[in-house]
Amino acid sequence: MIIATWNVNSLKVRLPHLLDWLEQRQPDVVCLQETKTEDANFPAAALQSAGYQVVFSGQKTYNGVAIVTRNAAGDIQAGIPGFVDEQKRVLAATVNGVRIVCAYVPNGQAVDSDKYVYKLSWLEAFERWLADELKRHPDLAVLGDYNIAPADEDVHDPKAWEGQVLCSAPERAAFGRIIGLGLRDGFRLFPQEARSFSWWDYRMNAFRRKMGVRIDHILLSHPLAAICKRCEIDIAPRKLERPSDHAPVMAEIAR
DNA sequence: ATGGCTATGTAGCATAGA
Repeated sequence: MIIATWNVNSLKVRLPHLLDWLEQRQPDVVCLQETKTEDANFPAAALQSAGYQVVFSGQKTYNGVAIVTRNAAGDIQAGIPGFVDEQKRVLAATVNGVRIVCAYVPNGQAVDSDKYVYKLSWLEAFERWLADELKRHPDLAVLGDYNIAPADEDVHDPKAWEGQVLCSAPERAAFGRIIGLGLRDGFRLFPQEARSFSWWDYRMNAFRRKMGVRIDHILLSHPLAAICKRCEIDIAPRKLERPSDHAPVMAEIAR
């Protein structure tokens, strides 16, 4: 099965791109972030016509997550249990016996902001919950926009980004603790090209100049990592007219 | 050093993204 994650930066605007991409790539599971769509307006019919089922947890203007699946999704959980949060950032479901977590980690804005404090506390709650999920579901995949570049090789200009939000030591430590629960970074299971990124600023021709960061990830529990066949970032949609600033990341697991 | 784009809500900009 092919699983994927894509921060679409408005599902309303990106729906044509998503539908084309589903047809071309034929993924079995796609986790979406930044749908920016209230549940009442979710484009369920269009996705169902394309042969997919949908679960979603959205809100107006900001955030919003969804899981798009070929087969039925069960045991659906929205939000982190026990963590009160107005912002719709987490959705989990079980598909083909694989536990799928779709996450939109807070951006944090800047290391001296209240949003950064929120980001770190959010990550703490997320980690606690994932530890629990991992106990319940040995076959666990945690996909999403982590808003963390795990290492300097994931940043086009590590010097310029040093200590900045997405790269700061506390964020990387939080990412490391999540990995330490028993997960692998799917992308790094395989040799990859240098300067592989999943997000590029809309400004300054950043995409063309390969000025990006790798912040969208597919983390796999060890049993899933052992049967992962490939993991790649598909930069094709980033080249389209009116693209999302994020590219989709996809992994194939032998299931 | 600064601003550079895009999307949303809502009607001329403010907020947020990363």
